[in-house]
Amino acid sequence: MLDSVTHSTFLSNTMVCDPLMSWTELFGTTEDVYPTCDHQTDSDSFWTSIHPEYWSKHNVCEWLQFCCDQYKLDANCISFSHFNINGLQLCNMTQEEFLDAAGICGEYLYFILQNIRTHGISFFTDVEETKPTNKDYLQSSHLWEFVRDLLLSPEENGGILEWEDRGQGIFRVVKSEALAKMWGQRKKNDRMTYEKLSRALRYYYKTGILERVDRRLVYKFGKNAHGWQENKI
DNA sequence: GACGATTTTCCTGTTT
DNA sequence: GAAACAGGAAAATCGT
Repeated sequence: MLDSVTHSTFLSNTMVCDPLMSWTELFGTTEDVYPTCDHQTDSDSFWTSIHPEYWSKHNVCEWLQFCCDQYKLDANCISFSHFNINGLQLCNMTQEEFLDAAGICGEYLYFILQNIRTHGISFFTDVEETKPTNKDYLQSSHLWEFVRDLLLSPEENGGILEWEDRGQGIFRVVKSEALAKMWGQRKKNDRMTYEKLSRALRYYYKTGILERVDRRLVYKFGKNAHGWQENKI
């Protein structure tokens, strides 16, 4: 049964739907047909109580809409026709397919989805208080904390960042523009570029948050950065 | 409103 | 030549 939900199923949806169709054009108003929950107030209990694989088509779309609302993402960048699929199909999407479908919001949404899938938590779930959490990832106000928290979620960060030497706090920016886009989404600034982001990172050399590493796209946490050490988080 | 910290924007020059 | 780095300068933003 699971085999029936395949890559081709996902692609077939893209062929029968206009990629630019809006949410309501494609799905109508969910309130009309489907019982709804108050995702704004009961978001966590709903989205984490049911594994994404068991979401209905409308759950998938409600989740997308909810994320757009919650994180102030631009829903116009999402091709909702590509998401006329159920949860199992959603989970079977490759990262590439997901990013194609979700546009510039893709990295961010993929990160959230992987969190729910693998940990059963969403960004709005309180988890262990002693280590940086996905909640912190959303709420940390500083760039270096944003970078740190992305690094602490290696399975979900979409390969944007990776450790070169975890013990030394050395990491590499793998997808520079994707990182900039993600930071831009976070700051609601669609003009963010890696050039600007890297300038902000270089200011951290002065304050000891980062230390210079003479290699391209490689940075190192400095003595004044905290929370990145494996045994101290 | 002033102030400081942080980030953004723009820039020129250098390095890889 | 392109991408990334380095860092000055000024402006913007935000919290206090």
